[in-house]
Amino acid sequence: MTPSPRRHRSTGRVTLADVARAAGVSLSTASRALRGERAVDPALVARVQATSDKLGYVPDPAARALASQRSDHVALLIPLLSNALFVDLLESAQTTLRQAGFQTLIGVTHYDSREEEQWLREQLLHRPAGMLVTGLDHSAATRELIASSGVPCVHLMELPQDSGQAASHCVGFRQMEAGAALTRKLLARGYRRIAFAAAQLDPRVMQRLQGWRLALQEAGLHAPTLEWLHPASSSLALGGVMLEQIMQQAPAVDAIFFCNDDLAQGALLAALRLGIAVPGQVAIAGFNDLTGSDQMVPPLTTVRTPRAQVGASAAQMLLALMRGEEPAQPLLDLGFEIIERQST
Amino acid sequence: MTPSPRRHRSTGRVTLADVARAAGVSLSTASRALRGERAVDPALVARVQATSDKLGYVPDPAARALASQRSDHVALLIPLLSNALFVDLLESAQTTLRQAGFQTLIGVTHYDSREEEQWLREQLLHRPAGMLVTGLDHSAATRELIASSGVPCVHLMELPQDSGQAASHCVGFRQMEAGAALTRKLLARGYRRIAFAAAQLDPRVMQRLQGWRLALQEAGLHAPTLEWLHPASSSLALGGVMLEQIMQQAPAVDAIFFCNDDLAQGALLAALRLGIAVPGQVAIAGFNDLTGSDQMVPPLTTVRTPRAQVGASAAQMLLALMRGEEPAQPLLDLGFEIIERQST
DNA sequence: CGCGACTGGGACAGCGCTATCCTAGAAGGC
DNA sequence: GCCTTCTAGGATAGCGCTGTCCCAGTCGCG
Repeated sequence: MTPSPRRHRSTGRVTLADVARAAGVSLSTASRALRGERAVDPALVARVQATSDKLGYVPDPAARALASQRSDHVALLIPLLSNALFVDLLESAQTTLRQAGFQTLIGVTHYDSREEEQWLREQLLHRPAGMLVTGLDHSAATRELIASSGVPCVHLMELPQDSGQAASHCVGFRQMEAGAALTRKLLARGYRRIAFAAAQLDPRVMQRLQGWRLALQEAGLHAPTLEWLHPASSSLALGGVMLEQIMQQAPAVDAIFFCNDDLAQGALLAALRLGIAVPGQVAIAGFNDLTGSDQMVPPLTTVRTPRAQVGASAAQMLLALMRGEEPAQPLLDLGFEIIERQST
Repeated sequence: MTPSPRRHRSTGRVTLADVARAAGVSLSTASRALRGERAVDPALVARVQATSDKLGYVPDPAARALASQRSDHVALLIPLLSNALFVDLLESAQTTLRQAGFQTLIGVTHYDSREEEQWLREQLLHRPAGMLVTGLDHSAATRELIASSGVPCVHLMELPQDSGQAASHCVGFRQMEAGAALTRKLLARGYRRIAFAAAQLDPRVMQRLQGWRLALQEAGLHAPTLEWLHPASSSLALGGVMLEQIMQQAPAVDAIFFCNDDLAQGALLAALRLGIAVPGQVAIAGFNDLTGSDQMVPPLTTVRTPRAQVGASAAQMLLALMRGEEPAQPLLDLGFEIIERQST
């Protein structure tokens, strides 16, 4: 029982060669049979499949990536995880991709274009089979990286506004229209001095701002002094601060459209603390319908955004692209829904 | 200008062979120089480095993984992303790992041991260099997978309670002590009928329950009827429901220790709606000190848990393990802090 | 000064798979 | 019926690295 010299390493793993040998076919045929590549005799396919199952064969992603120059990774870039919006997006996209056998590589960009670019570079090293990227606004370098990589890419949460943004594949909804629609609801309820309060100021927030402006201009009620834009990142605390500020400096305001639910929830809590009656003294509306918005006192009027569907549909679209197909609808608008509760 | 036959594929990528050739050394030397493996003449190292930088060489992760049977991936398993606790954990761990050149593979297990096992299998295919796993309670199959894989592993958020849980590397804090400490604070404030309200019922919640029991038993104030355990997952809404239920069925309760801030926040909001005075009629405390707990009305008394530090320290410990070192403190207790606010 | 231990560089065979080329046989066209 | 397509399987050369073996030169020590 002398141990064999075994000059080279060998893993316990069942390889494709093992399957081919056991099934009595060549390596090529085994590979083709399992991948459904080219035409293979159905009887052989069945035999190889059965052998593979019996031996418990699992392909090695690294070997596959090396040989085919294409991995089973999908890169996903999102701005934040502290916002439940993106968590929902991520979870639904990952679930869909995972079922199709893909591993998700998540990069959190913190709304920073340099970080986004850095992540992209790192992820492209892994030769991802596809990528999902939040938003349409990217640095020139990022756009160039995406384009020259040749990796299929779907953009999330936005749709191109004009022909300038030539993003070919998007899943989202019209942020501007959503902003306008909510504003019109407020107008219909009789509010006349509707402020817009925003933080973070990412492109999607700015589009909602545009929608709000549009609706107020239509009604002849727009005024620059109604815009309260704060560059810091959103938080409950900031929402409270902004409410206090607005009520102090512009007491005539009768409604505030906060650009997201975080701020709006913070404002509602601050209103309780400060003894500001909502909606009596001022109405408050948010955006996204995050968890908890229905639990507020009073419950928050907001816009429900289809983030889970965006994640799932975008993943579906990407899967089609990765198969080499062209999706039926390269620009998919999933709409939004206005949820009127007691805060307005 | 006849195109060369070029029978085989070739990527535009700069390979290690290119670097070696340009630097005038062998492939082996180039590889060793760049990785700092074995002893290499410092002058050569410098030359290879310079050449590598000049050519913009970047190692191919797939080739490296295939040859070395070890990738630059680190698997991270967490129960949920909808809980901000785990998001903080994830972000800090990922940041640390990324700086060291590792890619994080995130798996969300939804507190389901089958899902956890499934994720582990998928991630092990990628031959991760290390893994971070939430908690110490795992199915036998999962423990076996971890052990037999030989991949370094650090457990998060808990420390072994007894010698039965022979997890060798953990970063966390003593959940039971935290539960007991908060309960003792409530006792010190004069509360006598302190209920414990929990959902999700994961192992860490159960440890907090133990701590609460211990503290009440010490004071001779424990009663089984004070335990309100709900198997559903935590949410603001459920917190409200539980508050209502407790106040209705056990009006003598003068304080409620909710097992997490989600429930507690929901309870505070419900109290506002129902006209229950907090802390006048009943005191409310939570656990984790999530964002928003300080914004509640009244602000929530809770336990601040060091989740970001847990993520960072666990990543550091894992990095050491992956380098083949043994960490100074294989069981790292990062403690906790009780934050007393106006809800008690 | 002779011989073993050590040091640092090179050669080279894979890691497990895919893509390309090749070829025998079947099918089709005039 | 002969030659040309087409079809489906096999052979094989890598993909870009790393791990192992090997060897020349150097050093140390009795």
